[in-house]
Amino acid sequence: MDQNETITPYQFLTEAEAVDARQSIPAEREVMALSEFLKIFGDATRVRILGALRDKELCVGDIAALLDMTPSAISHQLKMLKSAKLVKYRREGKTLFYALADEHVHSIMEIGLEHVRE
Amino acid sequence: MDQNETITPYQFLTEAEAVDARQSIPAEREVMALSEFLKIFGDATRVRILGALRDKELCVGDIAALLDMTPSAISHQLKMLKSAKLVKYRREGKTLFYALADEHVHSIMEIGLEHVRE
DNA sequence: TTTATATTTGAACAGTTGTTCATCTGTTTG
DNA sequence: CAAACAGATGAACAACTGTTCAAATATAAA
Repeated sequence: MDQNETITPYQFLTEAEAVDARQSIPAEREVMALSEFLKIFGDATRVRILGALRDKELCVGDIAALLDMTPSAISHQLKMLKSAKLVKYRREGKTLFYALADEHVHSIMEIGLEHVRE
Repeated sequence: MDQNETITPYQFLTEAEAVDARQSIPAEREVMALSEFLKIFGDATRVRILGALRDKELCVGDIAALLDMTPSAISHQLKMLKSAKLVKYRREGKTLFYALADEHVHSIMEIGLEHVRE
């Protein structure tokens, strides 16, 4: 039998390297949460909404007018943005004002823009 | 006629504010490129692949073995990762070794993980 | 209370996505 | 050359996504 021959499911990785590679993959719970979170940025309408909210909180109707879409469509998207904690909101009478939730959103948009501009 | 009354499609925004808000939305070309780019991160399999490639280049077969998936499924995903420039590759004989393309990928994964861990 | 306004919600539908399976291309070895 | 292997590709199908439309809430004003 060959000196270094061991049966593994891998073509090039040793078992030790496979252990390392596996450890650099985030835990299953994190993989799911991360992909769900980043998925939110993967839609043109949501990117536009996030862009519009960059400097100023806005109500649903005004976002709809800015993007030339129906309040219903915007509301559906805000629901996703809200549940993924990309935006927060406050009520004033009949009106709900939405704003970016935190700096992570800004950072990801900025890095993403850098990438696509290169 | 009221002093400050002007007909606008907006509920709260003045025309000047609407101009500002519209300017903070990236240009249409960038919105599309950015959402297409970030969409790539929005899938658990692709997040796992990117995780596995964090420290070390890997061939298709070994990625498939690590994730317990078929080489075909991995190849389809690598095609997307490649065309969005998240990974690069080099050939060695029959084997193709894939690696992360640049630091943007790392950054977005890190910021995303920070976000979902909070 | 009735009416109007701002937003949300749920069902429905077309369009998109990820995996499988069979097949094909490219490379090395005999 | 043919056989074997690594990976890519295209069609197909179920599962998912975003928008529309109609209807429901919630708040404010009459």
